[in-house]
Amino acid sequence: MTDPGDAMRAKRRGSVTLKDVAREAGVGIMTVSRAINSPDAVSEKLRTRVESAVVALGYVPNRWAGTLASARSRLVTVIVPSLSSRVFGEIVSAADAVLTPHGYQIMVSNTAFSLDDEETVCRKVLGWRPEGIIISGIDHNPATREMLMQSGIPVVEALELGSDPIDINIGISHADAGATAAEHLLSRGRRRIAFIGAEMDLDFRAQRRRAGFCEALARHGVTPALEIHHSGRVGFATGARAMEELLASGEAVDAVFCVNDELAVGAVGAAIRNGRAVPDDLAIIGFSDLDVSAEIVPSLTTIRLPRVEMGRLAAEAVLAGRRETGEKRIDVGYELVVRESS
Amino acid sequence: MTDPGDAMRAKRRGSVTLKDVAREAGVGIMTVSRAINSPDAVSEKLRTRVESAVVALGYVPNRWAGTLASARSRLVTVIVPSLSSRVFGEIVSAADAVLTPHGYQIMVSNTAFSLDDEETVCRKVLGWRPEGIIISGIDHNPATREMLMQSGIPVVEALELGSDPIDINIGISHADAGATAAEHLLSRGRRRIAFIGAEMDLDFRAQRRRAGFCEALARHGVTPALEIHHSGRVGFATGARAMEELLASGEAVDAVFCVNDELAVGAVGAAIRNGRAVPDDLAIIGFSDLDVSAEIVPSLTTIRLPRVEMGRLAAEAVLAGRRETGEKRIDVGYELVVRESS
DNA sequence: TTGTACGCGTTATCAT
DNA sequence: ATGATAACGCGTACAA
Repeated sequence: MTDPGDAMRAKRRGSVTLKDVAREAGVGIMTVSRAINSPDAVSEKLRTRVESAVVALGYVPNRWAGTLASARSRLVTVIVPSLSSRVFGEIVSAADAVLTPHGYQIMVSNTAFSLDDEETVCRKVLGWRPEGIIISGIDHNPATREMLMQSGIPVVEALELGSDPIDINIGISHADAGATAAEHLLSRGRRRIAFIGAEMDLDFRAQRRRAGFCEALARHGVTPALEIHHSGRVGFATGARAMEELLASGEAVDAVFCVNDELAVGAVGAAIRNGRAVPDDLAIIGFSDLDVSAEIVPSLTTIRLPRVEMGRLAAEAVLAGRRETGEKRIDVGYELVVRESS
Repeated sequence: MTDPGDAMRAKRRGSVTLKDVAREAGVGIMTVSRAINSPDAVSEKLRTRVESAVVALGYVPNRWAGTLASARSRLVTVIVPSLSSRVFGEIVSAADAVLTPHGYQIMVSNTAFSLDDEETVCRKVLGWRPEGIIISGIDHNPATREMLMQSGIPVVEALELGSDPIDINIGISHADAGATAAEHLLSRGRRRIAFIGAEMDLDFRAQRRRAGFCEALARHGVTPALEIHHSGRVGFATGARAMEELLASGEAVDAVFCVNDELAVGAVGAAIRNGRAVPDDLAIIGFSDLDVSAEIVPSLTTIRLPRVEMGRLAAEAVLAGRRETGEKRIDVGYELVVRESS
């Protein structure tokens, strides 16, 4: 009475298939498929019959089968250094807002700021046959670059502009941003300028901000009065600890460039706590412009990285699709946001 | 000479398949499959032959085909209200740290704090046939609940404890947390206590914190001196605006419960800016304990939500797998963290 | 408008 | 240890 196929399927998975819906509705499986994917191509009557069968059985189309058959995954992967950071969260969120309405699903993977992990992650991710890849930064292992180039899908390197993009490149010059920070502090009449960073060996963009900062100082005949490369993980607390270290050093310092806003916000707190007047005794500037940076007291001078715009543009570039299309390099620019801390 | 299948495949996708590798290595496809998935079951010699063919061709296994054939997706989906918030980012990150080593991939979807979007997202997500679902909160549309119950996979409702979990439930009582906030302020001798919230209509957990807060006050014969339900989106800036509104109201207030830390941090900033002494004039308490909360001046008293632990436990519950196993409800507890702002 | 047959790339099963 | 073959559930192409 029951055919063996049914039994086996039931064993493998409780899942309702197209065939089940077709039988329930008394139609062929293609009618069901069409009623779902292109409703207009099906007669009113059958469509409603199918729809009620779908509801009755609680049918949910199997994307694995669908993708395999159609060779369209409707998947875009985003590779970021960290899942918990708000900076990357905002980029992913902005990309998602663009892609979801087009029926795409985003899959996020993280590299923990490691090039080797990035390579591993890339290889795994390509197994999902995404229709586009958004990846952070321009520094990759040769094997990673190779894989990405061979993949044949749109690849967007985001966050930083490089000279030799794999495909599409959207970002800013971090060296310039560092230089802008230096010039701002100099323009405020500061000359005893320090640098605070953390995890500098892993974060290439931070390295370039620092380099640009140092070079700009040098052009004005200034050398960093002190550099704190803290061993802690990037975060507010580490910024505070780094500032404490700086103050304890006894070095005469009248300004600090913190390589990102997490460190800078922590540093402002620690400076205030230790009786320094910010900016009078000590000017502080960060990088990225977190939401919180504008609300602390004193509010933080920083350099705004247009994260939402980058996420949006990256997603649109993926949608625009094939490699030959449109601009290969988009400089989204950054903006010096002068607030109370400098 | 070339069979038509090859041409068609090439047209569909530049992708290298198992068959290509098999031909290159001069073995059957099953040998390749085994060499990759269970290397020990293949002779040393063939394994190396296969491995070099894989590298030569740049073969990456197609997960869609693999999953379809094996009925194992190795996919866990996490459904959160927002992708950009650090709170949810940390939960996802913690879950990912547990699942990745086990070969699972996480797929994140967001509901924008809408129950209807949640239903849509759930339906879509089930099409991926994940092996587990981690979903935020305990409030769902009836249809969503039904879907999730029928799915047959482990479902973890995280963040809040409810009385009637779908499957596994990990979180805390938000009403209790709100009550704890109220009791803390009362214990500090405050009686003119205000409340600040935003997007309260969407965030059920926030609603319950407020309810618990009000009830606890009532038990002590106290009524909220003022409630600001700001119309802006939850964020630091909105907290600042809400505090400005509170101060402008002229209402005599000596303490404020902000329904989350974003609002609270913004509120502290605005209070200071407007010349209020925190906590002397005005005590402030938040909820969740963001990283930044400890570093602002004055540091924020808050209630710590163990996000990392929740993410980890949720992932482990999914791994533990089938529904009958283990505890159904885990109260991870919260912790009052008293700092300078109260 | 609706249905049939085949193929998508892999894994499971069973022979060898 | 290795290989041939049948699913897996759906979409494409074409026939009816």
